[in-house]
Amino acid sequence: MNILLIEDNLTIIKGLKYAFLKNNYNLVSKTTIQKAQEYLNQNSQIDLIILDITMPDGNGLYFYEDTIKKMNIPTIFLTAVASEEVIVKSLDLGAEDYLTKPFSTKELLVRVKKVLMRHKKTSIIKVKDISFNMDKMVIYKNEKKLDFSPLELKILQLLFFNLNKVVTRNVILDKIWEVTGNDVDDHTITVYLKRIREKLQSDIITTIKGIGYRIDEK
Amino acid sequence: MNILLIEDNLTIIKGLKYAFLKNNYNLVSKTTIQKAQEYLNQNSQIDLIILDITMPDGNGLYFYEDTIKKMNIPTIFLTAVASEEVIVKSLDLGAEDYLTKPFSTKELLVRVKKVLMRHKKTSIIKVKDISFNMDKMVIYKNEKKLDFSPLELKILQLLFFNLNKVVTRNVILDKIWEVTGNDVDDHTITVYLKRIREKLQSDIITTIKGIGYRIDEK
DNA sequence: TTTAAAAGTTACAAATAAGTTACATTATAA
DNA sequence: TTATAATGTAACTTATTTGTAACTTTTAAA
Repeated sequence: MNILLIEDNLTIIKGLKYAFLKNNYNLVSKTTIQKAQEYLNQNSQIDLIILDITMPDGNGLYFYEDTIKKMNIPTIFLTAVASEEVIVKSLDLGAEDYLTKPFSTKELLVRVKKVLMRHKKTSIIKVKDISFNMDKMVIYKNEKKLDFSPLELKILQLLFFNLNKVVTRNVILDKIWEVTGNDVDDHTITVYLKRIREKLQSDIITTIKGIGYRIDEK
Repeated sequence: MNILLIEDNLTIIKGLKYAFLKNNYNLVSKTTIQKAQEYLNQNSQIDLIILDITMPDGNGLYFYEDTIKKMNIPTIFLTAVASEEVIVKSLDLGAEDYLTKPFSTKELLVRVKKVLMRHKKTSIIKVKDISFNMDKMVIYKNEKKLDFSPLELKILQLLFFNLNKVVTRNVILDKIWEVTGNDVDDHTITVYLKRIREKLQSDIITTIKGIGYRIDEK
């Protein structure tokens, strides 16, 4: 389980690193919102965020609202801000839990465990700056929605479902055009890939000549 | 929504009764574990319990473990007991949340709402200016009731139950027209969506071309 | 290095899905 | 009964999507 701790207090970071390590969590900490933002852009598999509100370069609540919420990552607020208004607002916005400092590490751990249990399945696949929300059937580039045509989306879905695996041109022909009933030229795939890549503006799709295409994690 | 408050402090009872009533919850309070036990035996439809630990005739935590947990009713502990050990134990046992006294009523309310939502027991879903009361099966636009035909309502219900998720045209066909027994043209869905949108006068329904429709929160 | 095949581009006409409107049929209520 | 609403279909409109052809570039093997 990968947990991202966004927090600037070094004592807390040190304590939590130790406690989470002992509980077999992989805890990564970032001391500014900007660093957290960069980390989120590069890493797809983050299962939970522990977030402080008072950060040196901004307000964690706004960061949650603008970025984290859209990425759909469960978040526990851990902060000295104890105002009823902020607590209610955070929880209402979508925070999974809200703990005020000073806090008990054991309590945080058990609350983390509960949140992770509630969210055991994730429907979002992230590769580089592109994320694919399977529930919504929407693809985002840095939180910005991209538009695809039905068949483009189906091809992308196929590639995302087979992450790190080659999807052969034949499989694409079968799975996509078997449904439409159309008997389609092999070149059509090439054209679709061109269109998809153009819209993605991101080279996440690798061509394997003579075989097919593949999307790699990281 | 039926909530059972197990608590002996009359000031708290009075305050919560008022606050919960204002939020359209039906709050029943019992001042002893024995009375709570009797009430639970007689009433089936209890959606959530708010539980104090220090009760005149026993320990709420034991009561939770022995009775409530077995009945599978979501429970929020609300108690003066602030020991780390008890908090962790309660949450570990299965408590949905744990608040220590003194507490903020608004925070309790928002946590109650979250618990009910997790357990799909929330009866009112609000999206933009449209709210859907599942108990009453009524849809409001800014407190004003909108009228829908039976099938229109079923489609809307399907979309609201799958908030943030695409409902495919096939699923709509299956779930709506499988029941009526009618074998219906795919275009019929389109027409229904047009009618629903016209009545809503609010663009909460997103079309995902080639796939289906979706309602997003916020 | 040459070459042939595969994949990438570009542009365009045909096809289609969804939106829209109107209407006929079937229930339901007064 | 009549009147009212609900349902399903058909015909039409629209913008988008789709598939192909012709051409260019890249790749890998000879």
